[in-house]
Parts: sequence; structure tokens; C-alpha cells
Amino acid sequence: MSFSFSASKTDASGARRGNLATPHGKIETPAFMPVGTSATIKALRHEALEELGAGIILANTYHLYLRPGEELIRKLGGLHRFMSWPGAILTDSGGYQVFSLSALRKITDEGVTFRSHLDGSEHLLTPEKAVEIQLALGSDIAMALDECIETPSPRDKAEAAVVRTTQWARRARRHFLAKENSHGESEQWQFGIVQGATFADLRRESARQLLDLGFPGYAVGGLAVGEPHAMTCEMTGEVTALLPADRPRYLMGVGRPEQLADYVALGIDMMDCVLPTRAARHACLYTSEGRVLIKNARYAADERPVDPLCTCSVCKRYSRAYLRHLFAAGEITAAILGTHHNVHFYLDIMRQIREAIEFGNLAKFSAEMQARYVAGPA
RNA sequence: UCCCCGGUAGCUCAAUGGUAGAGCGUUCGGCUGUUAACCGAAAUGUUGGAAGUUCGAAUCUUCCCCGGGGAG
Repeated sequence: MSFSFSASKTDASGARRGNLATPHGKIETPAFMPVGTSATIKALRHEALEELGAGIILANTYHLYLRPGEELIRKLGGLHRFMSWPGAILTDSGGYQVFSLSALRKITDEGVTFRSHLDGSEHLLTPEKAVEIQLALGSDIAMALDECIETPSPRDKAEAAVVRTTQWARRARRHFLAKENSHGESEQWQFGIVQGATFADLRRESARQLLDLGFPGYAVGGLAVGEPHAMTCEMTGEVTALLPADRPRYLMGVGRPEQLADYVALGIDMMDCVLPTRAARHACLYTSEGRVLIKNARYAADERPVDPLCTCSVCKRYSRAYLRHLFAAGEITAAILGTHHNVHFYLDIMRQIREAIEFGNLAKFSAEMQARYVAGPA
């Protein structure tokens, strides 16, 4: 089975309804990818993930390189087999760690030197090395190493990050193609990542430079790192306007439930975010009526489900009172149930978004959902 | 009956004469390509009681109350 992507229907808004075929299954787009940095969606078993209908998940090059090491995973048959996940996997390159681990790394033109947060050892991650690791992992989609910078950033810093990201993308693409040719047929796709911070012209320039490198798909990175939602949308729109219609667009690291449809309307096909999983572990549950901070005292004797409109197995069975108790008691089951619900909620939003695109009424869905969401929990 | 140790925030405990604190708990908030079952804020005190010494007492003195241990 080989790769392909097609966006067959387009909503008036610019939203695309498509299909992404991978060696590990077909994914209906627009798609949300739960984040499993360390080869697991924290507190969620793969059985549940499959039940929830996740077709593709994220894993992280840098973290798996540090532990358990990509060579071990290669020996054990690759990441899919190692973690026993039959669906598709996209691996982030470590570019986000350039941002999130800024205190532990140094950037040069050659690459990024990280001081491991696990044992303090030093590691040089180059664009080539990131490709090597992702080939060893055998992910379906490999991301090129990029330089993700913080917001707000001055223009000169954003310019430098664009230059570096393009140089790194060129090296990553060349290295990837050389390896791919030696293998024969394509077993993996590689995406390039657009940077440019909050500067529209830099975003456009970054996109044009990456287009020259001929990636099978393109990502928009360095957003949702503190800037207002309107800015995220503006930058995303600048980029998607330039990207080829026949290739998937991936907006990295977004977003809040009420924002997902906005990104889809800008022509985004794929998104990922730690919010549903992390917030769940921190007792923040997303519902059709807004966020429920389940540890609040007001839920102590509330026998209703977390979300009365939700069809997930947690909402069918357990009360707010019970979930609040589990969180208050620090029980591990709290994280498991909360994560299950939140991931269901995100994947269900995406299902509704896809359906709305089919019927050409994404804007209506978005408005209705937001109105209900903003009203807040009863 | 005597001797010793102790009594400080809801809990476990700091502070040895100089502005009563911490951790946990409680309440509330934040998390956007995961260094995050994490992080932040707030509320909560007649320092067991009474009387002394002192410019000043959780701290020193005396008596009483309560808990633990020991002796007889």
C-alpha cells in the first residue's frame, strides 16, 4: 500500500474534505492527531484509541531517540510494531523541542545541540540525523527539522529562523530522498515546515522556499505559541493560500476545541495538539457546553455525566461526582477516563466538521458549536 | 504520686527572645508540533489556658488542662 492524498470536496469557506492513504490505513481528513510523544498517548490504551476511531497519531523523534533509542526500535521491527499500533504515525522532528527546551539547547547552522533532560548528556540533532532517526522509527510521515521560535519575536530573529529552517529543510529533503532511493519504493512521506513567526511576508517567503523543495505535504509551524487566535488564523491563511491543492496541509500544535473549525476553514487538513490529553490529566474536561473543571466543588454531588450530549463510554457510565472524586483522590483512573473523554470529544468534533464540509455548512456548524461552547457548562 | 517528652493552620511539622512559616489538604485558575498525573494563586493562626519576666515571648518562669512514655 502506498501513499496518496486527495481533497475531493471543498466547502465555500475553503475547507477541504479529503483522504490520506498511508501504509497503515486511510485517514479521513480533516483529521486530528492525538499526541503520543513517547510512543503512547498518555493514559490511553491503543484498544481505546482504535475504539475512538483515531487513524493517525503523533510521536516524537527527539524523545524516542533519547529513550528508548531509535536503534532499539528498529531492531524490534519499527515503531508501529514496537508500540503495537496498527494505525498511521507522524513523527515530529524535534523542532518543537528547539522551542520548548530552549534552556537546554544551542542552535548552530549545523543543527541543535541538546543537553538531555534525562541525564544531562549532550546530543547533536542535525536535519540529517532527524531523518535517520525517523527512518529507523519507520513512521509514516516524517517531519523535517525546523527552528520553532517563541512569540513575540523580533523580525530579525524570525527572518533568521526562516533562513535556517529552509536550509535545514533542503538538507533534510536531500538526505531523505537519497535514503529513499536506496530502499526502492516509498515507505514514508516527508513534510516540510513553514516558519515566519507573525510576519505575513516572511510566512509567504518561507512557504515559497519550501515549495521549491517538493515535499509531499506541508506543515505550518511556530503558531499557537502565545499569539492571539486571530493572528494564528491570519498567518495560517497566508500560507495555505500558497500551498498546492493536491497536497496535505498540517497545522502543527493546535488547538482549542472551538478553534478547530476555523483552521479547517482556512484549508488545513491535519492538526495535532496535546490539549485534550494534557488538560484531561489536569482535570479540565471539554464538553459541548464548554470546559468543565471537574475538580470544582460544585460537581461534588453532581450525578450527571460530564457531557450530557456526549456518546463516549465514560459519559455513558460515570457521573461528574465520581470523576471529581477520582481526580481529588489523585487516582490514576481519573487520568484514564478524562483522557478517553477528551480525545473522543476532539475526534467527534472532527467527524462533525467532515460531515459539515460534505453538506457545505461548516460555518453553520462552527457558529452553533461556539455558541453552545461559550455559554459554559450548566 | 513523681519524673521525662510533647501541645503552633484541617493534618504532619519548622521557627531558641526580634515581622509566625513550609509541605500536604482545601478553594480557584492556567495548560495549544508534551521536560507537564504539571504549574500558579488564594483562604485558613487568641502558637492548649492563665498569670509573670522583658522595650519585645511560640521561645524564659509559675500554675492549670490535654496527649505520649517511664518510675513507683
